[in-house]
Amino acid sequence: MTVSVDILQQLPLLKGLPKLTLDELSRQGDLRAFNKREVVFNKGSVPTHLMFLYDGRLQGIDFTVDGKEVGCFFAEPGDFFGELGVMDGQSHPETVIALVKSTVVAIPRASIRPLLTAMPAMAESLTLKLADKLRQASTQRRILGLANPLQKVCAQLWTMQVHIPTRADSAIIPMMPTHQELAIMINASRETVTRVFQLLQSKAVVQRDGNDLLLLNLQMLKEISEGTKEGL
Amino acid sequence: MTVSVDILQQLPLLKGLPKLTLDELSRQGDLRAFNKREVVFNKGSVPTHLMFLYDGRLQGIDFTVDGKEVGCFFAEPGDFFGELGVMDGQSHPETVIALVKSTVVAIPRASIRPLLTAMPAMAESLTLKLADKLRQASTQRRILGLANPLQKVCAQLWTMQVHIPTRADSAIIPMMPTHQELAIMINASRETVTRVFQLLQSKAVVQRDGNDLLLLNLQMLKEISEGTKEGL
DNA sequence: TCAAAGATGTGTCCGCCGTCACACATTGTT
DNA sequence: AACAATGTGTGACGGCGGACACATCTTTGA
Repeated sequence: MTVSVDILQQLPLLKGLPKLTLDELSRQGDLRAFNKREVVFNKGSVPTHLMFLYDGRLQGIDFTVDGKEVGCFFAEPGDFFGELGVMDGQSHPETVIALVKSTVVAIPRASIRPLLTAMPAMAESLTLKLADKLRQASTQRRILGLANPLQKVCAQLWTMQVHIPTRADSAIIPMMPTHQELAIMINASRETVTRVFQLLQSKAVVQRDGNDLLLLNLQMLKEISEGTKEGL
Repeated sequence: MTVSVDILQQLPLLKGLPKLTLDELSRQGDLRAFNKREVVFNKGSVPTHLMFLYDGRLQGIDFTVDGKEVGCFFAEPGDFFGELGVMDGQSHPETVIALVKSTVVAIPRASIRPLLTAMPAMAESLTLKLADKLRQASTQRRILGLANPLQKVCAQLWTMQVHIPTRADSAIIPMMPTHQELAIMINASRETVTRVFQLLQSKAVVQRDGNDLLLLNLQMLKEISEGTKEGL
């Protein structure tokens, strides 16, 4: 039922808080472990905690009534969610699922609220994060609007890249999601994603490396996602 | 170069501000008129003002590099935009266009920032609005993920309805956007939207009324958007 | 009042991608 | 080692919606 202060300090949103506050949060928060494919949070209910992903990878999914699922976001360590419920007490619009074994830090709404009024810096920080989430939503929407799956996949990969210091024109995507999970994000079928990957691999744009995906040619990846580079 | 205090008081975000502050904002803000199809704000640049729609209707559009446009939101009177730039000084992700003759209240970033720190209530209010925008983004994303255009159109209409006190099962959409504008929002072609409307009118689900659209059968509208009601 | 621009209606055609079906590869589990 | 469970690769087919091409109908503006 407690989280170590050490862990709390690794979360960007809480980083700047004074030691005393962190001690307090450390007692009120808890650490939760989720297995692959386990539901972290269910769409529709009101979050009682602000939740931070500490380790692993999560996916936000919006299920429609007729069973279809639309991907919303991938969460990386340090990202948080449940903030909508904490802010306005309304329900959370999407279900969150663990893509891999993940650990989540949960801090009760009641512990967060007072901080926001007492510490303007934290309120500001939260607002900045919300602005960032709005930008991400905007990006994701643009991807959904792209014409063909090839563009969609490339645009999605582009948003997930992690830079490698050593090489300028390549990057990596750690803990690469499965084709199915990617397909949900870009609103395409699993088979289509597979076919796109076959193409990208044959052109040496990407390359699998165990659980990671190597992006060998960022330049081309970008051009494809933008609709330039028509020659496949 | 000034806006009447009266107008400022009609904007939800500024409603609660003290008279003195409003007087100040009244002097620093300005009122801008836009004609149909005129660009209110260009994607990519950093907004210098927080902008409120006072009258008319705006559409946020995200242009992709290859010329395609994806709709992001419709703005109603009272809505604001440019908040991302005001918050974090980064560029705005979408272009905003006036769908009809519109008037916009623009208040310089420099006048807004101090208010946010000085008046916690306003900061809180802004954060709530951001949370609301995140919800809207989530809704829009779900619409884009729907299977067929019929569902998409119905879901989109559902989000735009304005309730009529007198009748329970009907509603209205004032200043109905054109088929083309709707098509951009749901990522479909203009012709497809036209065909869907023909169908909906023949089933007496909707009906044109000058610039407005009457939603005659909310129940069915909802069922169609959810994928139930398969019998067309 | 008349023309021009804009919005809507409708038919035809073609290509893309979703669906289904199944093979194969890679795990981890007893 | 045998097996399930899960992820990936690939062909065939059919339908839906985008593109194009016009025909109205409506609004706007000189």
